[in-house]
Amino acid sequence: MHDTHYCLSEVDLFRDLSRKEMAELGARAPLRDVAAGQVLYSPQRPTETLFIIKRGRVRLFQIGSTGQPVTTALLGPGTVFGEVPLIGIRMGGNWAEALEPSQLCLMSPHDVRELLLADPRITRRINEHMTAHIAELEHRLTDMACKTLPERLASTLWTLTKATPPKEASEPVRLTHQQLAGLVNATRERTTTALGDLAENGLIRLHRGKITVTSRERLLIFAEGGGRSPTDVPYRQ
Amino acid sequence: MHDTHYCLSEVDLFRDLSRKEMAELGARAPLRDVAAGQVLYSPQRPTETLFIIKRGRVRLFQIGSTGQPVTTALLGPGTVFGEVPLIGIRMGGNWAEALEPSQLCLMSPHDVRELLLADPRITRRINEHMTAHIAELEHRLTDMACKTLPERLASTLWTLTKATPPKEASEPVRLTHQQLAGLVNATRERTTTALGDLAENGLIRLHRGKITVTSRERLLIFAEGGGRSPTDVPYRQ
DNA sequence: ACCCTTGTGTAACGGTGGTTACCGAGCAGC
DNA sequence: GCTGCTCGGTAACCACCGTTACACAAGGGT
Repeated sequence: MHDTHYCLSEVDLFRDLSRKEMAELGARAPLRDVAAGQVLYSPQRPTETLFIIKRGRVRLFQIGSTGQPVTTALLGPGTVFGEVPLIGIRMGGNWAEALEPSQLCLMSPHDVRELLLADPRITRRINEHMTAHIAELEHRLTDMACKTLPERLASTLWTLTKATPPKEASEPVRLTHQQLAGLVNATRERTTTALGDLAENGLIRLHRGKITVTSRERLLIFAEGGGRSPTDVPYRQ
Repeated sequence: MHDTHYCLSEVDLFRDLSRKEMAELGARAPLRDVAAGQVLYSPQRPTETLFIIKRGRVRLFQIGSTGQPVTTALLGPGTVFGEVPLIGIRMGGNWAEALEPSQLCLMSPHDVRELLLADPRITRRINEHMTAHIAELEHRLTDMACKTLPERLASTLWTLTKATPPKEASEPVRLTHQQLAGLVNATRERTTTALGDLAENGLIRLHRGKITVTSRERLLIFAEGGGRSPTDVPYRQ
């Protein structure tokens, strides 16, 4: 049952469509496999394509003025991204890179225009999509501004395990320290030591190339400032 | 000519409306003056209101898990914000605070539903609005991640003077170091010394309670990493 | 079994920025 | 004028994190 139809049916954006409409859409959208680390979109060679993630994880990032990449979003199955200004979905200078071997649906701007633009059900979903994106960005921003690296790491690991509900409880996260460092905007070295700390406290276990989360709850508690001086400053007095 | 009608006509969101439609809208939206520092919205006591900035500047911020406020957006005249889930405009846990004495239009959720929701011209503008917001957040994020404090300061001062085109070239920025520190997520002390550096280089001039920008171009150059070691790392090699 | 690449662990050094603690300078009200 | 407040300036101290530089371990390919 791994056809494009199935791909689309998992996507929030198309939730309101009937089976027939979805099939029509699916017929036009080729499925593509990509390897881990592959760059899917770059501002250097912008393509007006809508990407729909069927399997795997994609990282959006920007290149700061110093040349340093900064992660702006972490996308999982069922989400869409791409440069299609017509429907308000924009990359805005971001790069896109597959974190794992992934599978995506591609949709041409012509089909987008034809099939999506006029449909109010879709535009409504696009709105929700953007709202969620804004919330995530704000979360990332506050994390960057006032969490320590171990806390950001815990937070990221938590979200990385969150959106994999299907099989057993906790599939290990298949990322190298280098890649994780990119996600939390830190160096590989500090990431390694911070992961070591988390492992010492029994929150995770480390293997080569993958990380097993042993306690998601404690991870979350730690991410929210679980071990800290009780300096609660409510805001202005 | 300072009636509500004029207020609405400056707002991007309503750009497509006819004069008559705008008048109808204006009749329902009371105008309100607020003092500098006043909190307009807090997640503690959420109100379903749409705010439209006529004059002044508003800062959106969140309270991190440490109790520390983090600026997520800086809004000027003509922009809208508020908690109106129906049209996809959400505060998402943000607080809103007036930076200067400001003037805003308020609109009730009922009127929003009645007058805005069904209009495709408006929903399209809302989309654009959100897209711009996302772009700004990503910009803030990369700034936070890979710019030094003086650079962030220069960047912020630049945007603060950008959107005041009307009168003479450069109206001074009327903010205390404390407030600026909030905008760039730093302490008052470091902000003071960083401002001192900028002043020494002749980019700005300092007075009590206000800052005059003498060279916007040099400010921008500095903000983009104007003085730095030429370590251009293009990304991966 | 060998090498060689890739991923991981660790430590010293320096820079940036938060913390704390004062002090002086402008300004308002009396 | 004096008093008291807010705003601005400065410095010592320390935590966090990036940089550099190695050492080693785990696999993969031959």
